[in-house]
Amino acid sequence: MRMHNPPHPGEIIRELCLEPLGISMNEAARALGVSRKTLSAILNGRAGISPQMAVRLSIAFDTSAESWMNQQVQFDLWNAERQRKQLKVERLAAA
Amino acid sequence: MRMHNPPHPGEIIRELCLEPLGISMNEAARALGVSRKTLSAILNGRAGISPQMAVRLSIAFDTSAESWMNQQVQFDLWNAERQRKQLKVERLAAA
DNA sequence: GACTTGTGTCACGTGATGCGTTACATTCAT
DNA sequence: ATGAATGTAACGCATCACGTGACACAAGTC
Repeated sequence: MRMHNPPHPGEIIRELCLEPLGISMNEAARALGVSRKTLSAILNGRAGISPQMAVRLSIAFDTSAESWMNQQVQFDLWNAERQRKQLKVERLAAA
Repeated sequence: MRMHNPPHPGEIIRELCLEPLGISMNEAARALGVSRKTLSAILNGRAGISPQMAVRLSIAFDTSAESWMNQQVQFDLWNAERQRKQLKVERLAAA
């Protein structure tokens, strides 16, 4: 399941929140209460959604903070899973 | 919803994974491939579950990495939500 | 041409976090 | 008393979220 690279949440913000409302990155950054650089890093996938940012997004876009965090988790886990075979972990519970 | 402080995931590891199987922290740390200190910090709530740790847990205990991450998200969000009123965020989408 | 706006990116700093090792303490069982 | 299990502290390293200030490049407007 989930074979494809999930998009980083920044893409979703841009495509589902900013573009439909015709809001510029600068406007959004000001409204969210973060610097333009911080939002730019998120939108371009160079930073993730922190819990605090999830709350900010939930206020600004009247959504749930959980949904933003879940998207970030999907992204993070997809990357972490790729190292699964490199991790030296022993089973403790029988399958 | 979710009025009560959610437990940090370390408690769940201890109560649902280590104690039922009678596994010591040292054994578990060795099996997980991390230092005793790292696992201690998690079990005592002084560190969170990283994506990599979620994958380690999923291997050792034959569970899903997602479930561990979700518990961590619940815990992180509960703390972040408490700052909601301190954040200066403007609405961009009408309610 | 000059001026503004939007965007990407650079450097640098701060504080938090995940992980490691080493070391010291306590508790408990043999 | 010896050793195992655990909690915790110091120190280091790398990464990350966030900030400021600055530079560059588009596109539009006066």
